[in-house]
Amino acid sequence: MANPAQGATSATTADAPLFDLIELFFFAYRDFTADADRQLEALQFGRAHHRVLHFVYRHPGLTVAALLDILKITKQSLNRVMKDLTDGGFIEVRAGVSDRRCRLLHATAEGRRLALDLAQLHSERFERALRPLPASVRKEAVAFLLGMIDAGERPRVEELVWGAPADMPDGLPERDPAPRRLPRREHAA
Amino acid sequence: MANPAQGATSATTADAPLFDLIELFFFAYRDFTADADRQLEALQFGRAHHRVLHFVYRHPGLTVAALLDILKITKQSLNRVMKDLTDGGFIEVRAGVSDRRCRLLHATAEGRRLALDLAQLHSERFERALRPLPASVRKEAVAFLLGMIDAGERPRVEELVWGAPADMPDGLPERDPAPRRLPRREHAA
DNA sequence: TGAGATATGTCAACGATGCTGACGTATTTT
DNA sequence: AAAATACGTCAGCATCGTTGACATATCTCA
Repeated sequence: MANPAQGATSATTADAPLFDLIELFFFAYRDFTADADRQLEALQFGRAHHRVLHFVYRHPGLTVAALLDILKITKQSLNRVMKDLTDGGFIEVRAGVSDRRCRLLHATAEGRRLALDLAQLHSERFERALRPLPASVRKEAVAFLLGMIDAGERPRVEELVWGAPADMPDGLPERDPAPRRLPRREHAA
Repeated sequence: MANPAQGATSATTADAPLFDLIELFFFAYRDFTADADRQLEALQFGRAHHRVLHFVYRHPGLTVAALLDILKITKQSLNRVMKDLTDGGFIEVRAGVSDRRCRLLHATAEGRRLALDLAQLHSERFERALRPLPASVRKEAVAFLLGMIDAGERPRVEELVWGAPADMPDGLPERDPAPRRLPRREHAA
């Protein structure tokens, strides 16, 4: 009886912590992020750069406020990495059309290449994980991960992931996309 | 062609990045860790403290070297948080028996209470995520997460999670062999 | 038109948690 | 006795999060 979780309370296994899931989630996420980290290192970028580039890539024309809301960081934190990304030619900032105060963020061709590269690295890990499992597990993994997200956040995430398709004009004229209806924040947070 | 992953080449969806899994994994892990973060904040502890306490709790008698190997951090990083945990009375350090150079780490009663508390917080999130899904998904989630871990690391993780309670060089069960504190030296901060 | 809200940028400082390098100390092994 | 091992510690650095204060451009509304 080496498990310290037992013995503290009545020894029913009903409330025994799910140590396996807890620990596997930790190790899985660590290895998952390590893939991109290695690639980013060469560019002197960190994980924060990757997150910014990824969501800008996925949602061309994203505003700064919307991006902050996705990442849940402060504008000061964002600006530090955003400067690297714009200086490096990975992200381009355009003035808003209907509201010129807004900066509309776009990944450049180079930015799109990098973002796609990293996304494929991550995808390969998912594919390797899912390959030996029944095909149904892919959908179940999606449902499981979605369930792990705060219930209040779920609708927002669902729209981010499936609702706002990244219709990026890879070779199309670079026009200002119609104003995205991502978070239309009414009151300050 | 709305999907940026499809370039000018074959329009099969075979190599389209798994954006949904990538993003859900990111958001799920963020919310997962936030649970414990809130609780830890009151104690002025961070995520790093939690990780150390957790694995010491799970593997009583763990040595410093073994813990470093689990967490894959340096001893300097570890020591910073370890000091907080020992000073706070959450972790106890005993001298090795067969090899007195080794420090055997143990969670104190208070440390065990905290570790268990946090593990249950995390478990509740897993349970909420799994409750609406078929019971089989729990096993599939384990398989999926295990598959996400570097193949080379997998045996090690499996043993950590399900295997021997601790790889104690001294090979002793977790009896309390009289809290032999180490010969402390010089200054006590 | 002018006041105020809003979107963003920026400077400065701090905190948590990784890292490397160098060195000290206790203990075991050879 | 020398070398290897396990661990601790000091000093400094990097990333990336935070708060607070303030500047600037632009939009909205009375």
